[in-house]
Amino acid sequence: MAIQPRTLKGFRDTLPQDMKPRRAMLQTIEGTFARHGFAPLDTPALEYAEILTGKYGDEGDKLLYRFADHGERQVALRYDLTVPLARVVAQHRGALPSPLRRYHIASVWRADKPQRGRFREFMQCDVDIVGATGPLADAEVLSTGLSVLADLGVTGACIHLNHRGLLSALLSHAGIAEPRMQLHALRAVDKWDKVGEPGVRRELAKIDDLPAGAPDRLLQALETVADTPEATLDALEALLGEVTAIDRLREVLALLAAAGHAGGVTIDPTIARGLDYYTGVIYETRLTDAKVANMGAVMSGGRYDELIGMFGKEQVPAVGISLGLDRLLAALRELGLVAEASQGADAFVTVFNAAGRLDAMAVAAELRAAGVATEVATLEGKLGKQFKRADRRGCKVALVVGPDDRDAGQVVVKDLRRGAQHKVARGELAAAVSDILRQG
RNA sequence: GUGGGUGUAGCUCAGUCGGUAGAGCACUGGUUUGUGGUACCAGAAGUCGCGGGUUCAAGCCCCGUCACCCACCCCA
Repeated sequence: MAIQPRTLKGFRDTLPQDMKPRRAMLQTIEGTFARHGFAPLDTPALEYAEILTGKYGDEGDKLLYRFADHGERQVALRYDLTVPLARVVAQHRGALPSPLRRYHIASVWRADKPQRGRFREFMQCDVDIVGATGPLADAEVLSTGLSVLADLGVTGACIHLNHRGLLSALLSHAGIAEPRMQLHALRAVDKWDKVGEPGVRRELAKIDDLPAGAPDRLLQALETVADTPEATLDALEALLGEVTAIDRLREVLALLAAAGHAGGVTIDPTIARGLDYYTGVIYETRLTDAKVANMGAVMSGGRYDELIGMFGKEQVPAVGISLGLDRLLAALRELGLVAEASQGADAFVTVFNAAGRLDAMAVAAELRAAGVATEVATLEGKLGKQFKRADRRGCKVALVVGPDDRDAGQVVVKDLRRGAQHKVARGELAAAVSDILRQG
């Protein structure tokens, strides 16, 4: 009985042709993180379930992959990289610098129902600053995120910036005080970008016992959007009075502008964020192209000053941002912005006949020593077949060492893209091949 | 968890009024054996997701089921 080859729902194989652009993205991201002064950290995929539960809210808890291991321990796959970081900080406080700037690039798992741009296993790229409460840390993290997008060549992206304190002020302004009502109201508000003002109004109408006039006051405030982020904040302040959250947002905007990131950020009071642990600034990044605008956020995060304290006696402030690599890649692919990379080697060494195997291996070794990505024909047979194979997989140069060539101490170097070929002495082989490759 | 859509060759899909299977790409071989891309010829490849029902006859109609996709919810 044959075993049917298949993958779990929401889990995917990444084939070589897809790995190349993915690796390139990862390399860029890691470089940008390092350039912004973040150091790498890694943690286990599996945690004690109690570490993770209760940190993300009810919705999050439902999406945790959890099970009992062989020793009957309750364990869970990490749901994000933030809670594991909080655990690490609480556990290794003495061994870590403060403030801690770490980046973490790793897979996370969520038992979500898969859909477009949503997977059960996906890679997150996080930077966080632990141990600093001020606006500089917020701005550093956001600045790094914006730099990453720029370095990846993502143009149509916008960070929607908000603050939990601003949301609270909005809710009290609207007269919504009871926690359950606040939760529902926030949930309604969060849908703004999808259903618009009428939709949010409809959602608000569903909440029991909402004070009369609350929806109007809330919606009026939410529509306070001016031409510039700064003007939006001014308008909100005029409506709500003095709110420390507004001052904080103003500072962050100024700091980002000083870093050259003035564009790319907007104030959006409808950003709510479902994750429970956020306490200060919060943000989501959306792609502006309509084709992928509904794919959801590609880079989000915020300040979480009370999460680490849940693991110990010490309250440690932190702020971070998380880029969803797989979703971003999927979106860029849909927009046709991912180059279909040729896969594999640049040079292909043919094997003339059984006696020529030794020559092929020797030639390949020379090229590899010179840094040329080289493949030896592992399926022998007619030369024509081998050339065809070399061409199919996008090799740029083919090498032939026939009996005559060997006697003459030469190698045939063929430029597959132009069709030209010539014989070179063995000693000049690497130079000749590099020459062709350099012609692009 | 709720709603919608789709399941036919490795991939993308066509398949009319029900009459038991097709294309393109990919793959293999060939067009006289030291040369690929283009062209031409040939070949291999399908329990039509699975189970049941209606019918002389089902890829097509009906019921069930599973899987995948999309949307809601939530999120990266």
